[in-house]
Amino acid sequence: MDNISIARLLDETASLLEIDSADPFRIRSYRRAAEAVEQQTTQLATIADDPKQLLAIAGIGKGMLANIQALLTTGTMPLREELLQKYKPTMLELLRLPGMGPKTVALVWSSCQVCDIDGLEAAAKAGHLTKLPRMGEKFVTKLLKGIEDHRKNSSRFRIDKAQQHADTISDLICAFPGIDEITPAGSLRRGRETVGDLDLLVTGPACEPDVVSAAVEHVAALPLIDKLIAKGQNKVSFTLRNNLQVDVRLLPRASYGAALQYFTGSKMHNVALRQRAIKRGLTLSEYALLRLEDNVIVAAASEAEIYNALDLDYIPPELRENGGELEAAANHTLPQLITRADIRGDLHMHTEATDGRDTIRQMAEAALARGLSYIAITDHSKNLAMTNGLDDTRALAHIKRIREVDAEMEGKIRILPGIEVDILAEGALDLDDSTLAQMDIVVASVHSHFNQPTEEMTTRVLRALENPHVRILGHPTGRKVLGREPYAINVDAVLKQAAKLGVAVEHNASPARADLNDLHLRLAKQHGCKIVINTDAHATEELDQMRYGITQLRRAWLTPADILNTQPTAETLLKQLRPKP
DNA sequence: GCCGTTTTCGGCCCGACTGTTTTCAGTCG
Repeated sequence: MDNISIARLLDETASLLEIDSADPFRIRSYRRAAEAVEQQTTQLATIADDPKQLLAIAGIGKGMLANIQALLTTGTMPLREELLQKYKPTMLELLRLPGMGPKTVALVWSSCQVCDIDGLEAAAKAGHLTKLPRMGEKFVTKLLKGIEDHRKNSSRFRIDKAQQHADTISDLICAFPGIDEITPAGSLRRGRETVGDLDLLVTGPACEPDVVSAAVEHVAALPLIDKLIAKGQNKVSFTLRNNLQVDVRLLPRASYGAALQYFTGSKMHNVALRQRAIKRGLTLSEYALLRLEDNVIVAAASEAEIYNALDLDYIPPELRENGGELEAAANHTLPQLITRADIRGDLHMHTEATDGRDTIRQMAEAALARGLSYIAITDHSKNLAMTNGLDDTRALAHIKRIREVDAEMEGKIRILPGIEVDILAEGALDLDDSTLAQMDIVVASVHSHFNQPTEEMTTRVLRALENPHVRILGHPTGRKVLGREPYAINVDAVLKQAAKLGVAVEHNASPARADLNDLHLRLAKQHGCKIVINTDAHATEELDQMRYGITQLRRAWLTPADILNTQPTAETLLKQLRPKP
């Protein structure tokens, strides 16, 4: 059983305990343990017989240790089984409906024997629910609509799509006079790969309490609103046509920092932060950090003030997951996280020669405009026929052209000749070694034949790494992001082998093609892998997707020193890569 | 169920909103 499954079972147990009206603090312990397990880079299954290592994880104590060991050996645990005697697993689905919390789920179960969505819908339509306490017409109407929405669309949105919506809406809100600043908070600000909804925090003179109502009206009347959900004193909630929910909050400047801190989360980070505040005789809310004894404001206008008042260094949003960042901030040992400006080159991109849209020259100029010092052109090889992949003859002609354009750029930016070769069965590559020998950058990637067994795929990649011309492993995990089917591969083995052979592993910055997540990246660092970050751009504007990849590196606590293409020049970079044979 | 710079026992985060209420429980972020 892997960590994700353990975490899911612990979290489900927490939900079942809630339905069972158990001690809220016990419930929290299960949730906290689930989050902690999810954040581990080492698989718990591999350290199950060493209790010390498990107990060292914050949030895992004696009881949780026993639970985890039971899960690993039997696939379940006594408490979970006990609860499932009383309740049904489908009741967990009910908790996802708006307005349905643990108490209500327990109520409909005990009074109507309803345990799933279909049953709940039927009971609501038959009028059984209005007989229950605290349930009236309004509740039932909202519930039926909630069920409809849930069936239609219960998915999350990829970060780049959410960012685009955030940008569009921000521009529209900014048109109102007296708005200075709009910041997306929540998981978008923390850089999660997907977001459930959009939180936009707005401030400026127009947001002061005495005048804010006009700005609220402006927001509530935005043309792109599909359904207006709520309009309060300083908050507007609505959905877009694609069902993305947007919460806009208009806040006075004086408490903007507290609000930003609060609405950025994560929830667990905030809980831990408030516990810290209490220990210092303070209390933290979305309005301010206050002294408990006399309610005097200690900090509110900026996040930095708040963290500093709690004896912490400023914590970047990407680290706010309650994964050790508070301890590091207290000890002044937070890493100097990598920024976009640290990236000097991009070693994976395509041109019109295969499935890209723009020319070598256009890609180079676009990269130059974005401040890069070097790039590699790595078009596809022949096995990817659908991309018009290059055979040996065309590949050699292409790098000749790349060298010409490199000369035309007169040293303003270096363009390295490269190729993205396809890994075939048995780990063979689809171009001759003599061709690869001409390339500075050889990215070897698994593209097709995704449905092979894990062992076969892993063997393939491990063999391909042995080809001495391969300098970068592309798509190292083939991971699933919102719907794209992954290919199964033993990531741990592949990363270890890449580290041993000195092959760099690629973090694909594009959210659509992201292969490594923050946990994979931490694992790669642990194994001593060389790591590069590339956009895999198929058009000039896709070079901007570097920002999303950087966010993932930051979430993994990585610094410029952990990434190869922070090297200042193409020459120093090439020295860091596996030496050419 | 976890945890310890007041504690191995007694704590454990905060406020708004909603629908249904004559004072609040439950949900949500």
